[in-house]
Amino acid sequence: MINIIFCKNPVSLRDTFFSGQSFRWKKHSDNDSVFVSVMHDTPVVFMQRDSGILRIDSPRETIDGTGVTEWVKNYLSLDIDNSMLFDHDFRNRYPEIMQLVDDFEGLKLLRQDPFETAVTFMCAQGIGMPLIRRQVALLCERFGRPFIVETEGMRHVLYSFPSPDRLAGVPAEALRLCTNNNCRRAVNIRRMAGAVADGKLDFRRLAASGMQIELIREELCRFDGIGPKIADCIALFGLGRFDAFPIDTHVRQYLAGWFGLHRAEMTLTEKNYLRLQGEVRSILKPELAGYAGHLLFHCWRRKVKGLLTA
DNA sequence: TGCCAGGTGTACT
DNA sequence: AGTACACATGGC
Repeated sequence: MINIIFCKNPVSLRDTFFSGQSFRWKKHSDNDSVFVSVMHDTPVVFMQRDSGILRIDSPRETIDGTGVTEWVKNYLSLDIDNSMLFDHDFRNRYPEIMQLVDDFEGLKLLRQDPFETAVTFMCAQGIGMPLIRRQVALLCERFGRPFIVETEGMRHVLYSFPSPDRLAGVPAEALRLCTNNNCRRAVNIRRMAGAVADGKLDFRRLAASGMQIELIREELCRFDGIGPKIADCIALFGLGRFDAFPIDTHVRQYLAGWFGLHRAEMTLTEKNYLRLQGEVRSILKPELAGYAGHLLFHCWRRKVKGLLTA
């Protein structure tokens, strides 16, 4: 089953997946334009003909109950045009930043699965991207379902992301082998997964339109291992809340370095974190602050820090 | 060697 | 309300 999508605006799979969105896609051989994964128990191959044409190869006609084409459009947030992220004011005030950001016209922020997003960012506390990527890969290999993905004469063995009830049933001692040997993290993930499996944590309800971002954060932060930053990451990447603005160590750096926000250099207590978000809302469009922030995040890492490891 | 990496919870003043 | 520290390990 092959679908061709003509994109109105440029899309760069390489930049998008490099930026850590998602941790679940693998490069096909050394080809930068072909990526493979298993999404919602469906093997999927992305091929990029050019920045405006995507070919999607999937053995099934639907992913997650929706048509493949519709799913991809939503997943890649093709409804968001990167040129609308920064207003006239911002462009005038920070022309040198815009010059850097314009190179990432095709970088997309993915609308990912909320449970997968939650687990992934619970694995992302104070450690580097390679270690996060390894944890996610181990979780999938040990507790996901295997799939063979064949494309262009190559075979990949890929794994689905484990379901909530599967992870909830894994003893913490076994789970910690996948969570960087961190026992507390394993326990926290297990508990959160159990709540999702029991319906006590309902991501669909949190994703409903009209939910206040403060309420989403409050519900997520009830779980050990989820603080304001991770809650905002779940909202941004997993619930499609592009107004959510997670502040991590990289974001702090560019808020200080590019925008001169002194508060970004202070210790981030919860109060300080919220205040800093308030200051950001006066610089970036509030309804797309998180999306714009993701571009700045990627840009800062790539162009200023020179980081090449995703 | 020492510091930094997509933080959070707890135990102190 | 603010600060210090443990958690764990790899990369540079």
